[in-house]
Amino acid sequence: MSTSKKDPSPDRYHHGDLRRALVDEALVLLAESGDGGFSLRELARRVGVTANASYRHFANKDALLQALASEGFRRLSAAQREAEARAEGDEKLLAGGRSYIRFAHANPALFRLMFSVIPPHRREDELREASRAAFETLRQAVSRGWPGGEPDPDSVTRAALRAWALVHGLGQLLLDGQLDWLEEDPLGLAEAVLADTV
Amino acid sequence: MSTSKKDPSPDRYHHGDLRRALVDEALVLLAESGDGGFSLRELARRVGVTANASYRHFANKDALLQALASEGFRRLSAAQREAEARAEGDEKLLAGGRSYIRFAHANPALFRLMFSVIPPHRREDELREASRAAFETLRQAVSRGWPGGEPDPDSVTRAALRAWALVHGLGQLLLDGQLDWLEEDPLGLAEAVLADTV
DNA sequence: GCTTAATGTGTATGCTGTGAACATAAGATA
DNA sequence: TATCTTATGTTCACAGCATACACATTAAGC
Repeated sequence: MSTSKKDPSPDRYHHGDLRRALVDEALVLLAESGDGGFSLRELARRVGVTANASYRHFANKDALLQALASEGFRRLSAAQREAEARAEGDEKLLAGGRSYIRFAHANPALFRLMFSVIPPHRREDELREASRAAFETLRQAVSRGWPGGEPDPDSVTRAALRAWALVHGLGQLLLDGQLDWLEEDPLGLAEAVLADTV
Repeated sequence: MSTSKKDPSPDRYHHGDLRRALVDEALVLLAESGDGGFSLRELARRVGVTANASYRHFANKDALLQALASEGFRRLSAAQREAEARAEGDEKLLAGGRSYIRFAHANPALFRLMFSVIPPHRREDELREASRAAFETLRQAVSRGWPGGEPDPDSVTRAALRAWALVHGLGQLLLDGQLDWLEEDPLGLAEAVLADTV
């Protein structure tokens, strides 16, 4: 029973589910050390495994980062959908935008990894799909809030882009600490600017 | 005459103006290799000097990066002021925003260095002053375009922040390649969204 | 011309990502 | 149950990185 896959004893040669353990711990390490101080060796040390063990599960460091970024996009989309579901009518889009900014604020290194570290042209399938789905979430939110009549797809895309640029800019300024010297509560400031605009 | 400071012969022990040479070449190297592939050793190799020589002019890699970021903020401010000077009346603010986006597009690694690599709380004096001056440039542009009457300083700051978030978001999405799959001309798209909004 | 400070070099350390050969465990087949 | 195969970790090795320390060379001031 103690050899179940869910409960690996600490001193076995085979880990049990190293891939999952690597991803989980990597998210923690990333949050702690920022995307600069993140190293495969430190990750392996924490998981209690040799530096090269991860190469059985990820082709290289970049592949692991792609897995993390994919997970990030899934969580971001989920947070947006939940926020929109909780809000009423006209407030839905604003609530979605707020959740975007809060996600950036709560997961700075992951956010940077998702958008800046791996350029879209180097995204592999899983990440490509996860990021596409995230944009689709945004587009649908904009589409649902469209004032009267059947929206033209191009107009929706353009409006979604505008909304994205605003929340992305606020999120980026926030996590880069660019709002810290302006007010006591940078997150509140970012949300206030968002509310002003929408 | 050939020993003038402006014209160092190639085989001297003392370089002449290594600090300047390092900064100049670093901007080139940064543009070529992105802020990931940037190394002090490669820089030293290019300048034709030992890896450690740069430590006589910069305490460490970070100090060199701060000098680069400072230069970036000065260039960004200058570009904005020139763009605004060339435009007429109501077009001034839009022109300034456009120049911001173009700067990001033309100098992706430098832009990232300026805003994301060195968080504000770790900025040293030169960089702190350069970035402060850059925001002031933006604030003044917004203030000048204020519709009628004496503007309230807080309102100006808030509006400047909104404008900043928009152009910063567009610039960031642009240089991260997030707009590449939407249209043929990402820069044009970013500028169009900006023009729609302002 | 000698002293002193500024500036570049040489050598070394410990970190990183990653390739290649090997060891061990788990599962299938017989 | 005994053997073969495949998946998964380990060991050893290497090159590149930032950077500390001791040293060499040059320029500047007296």
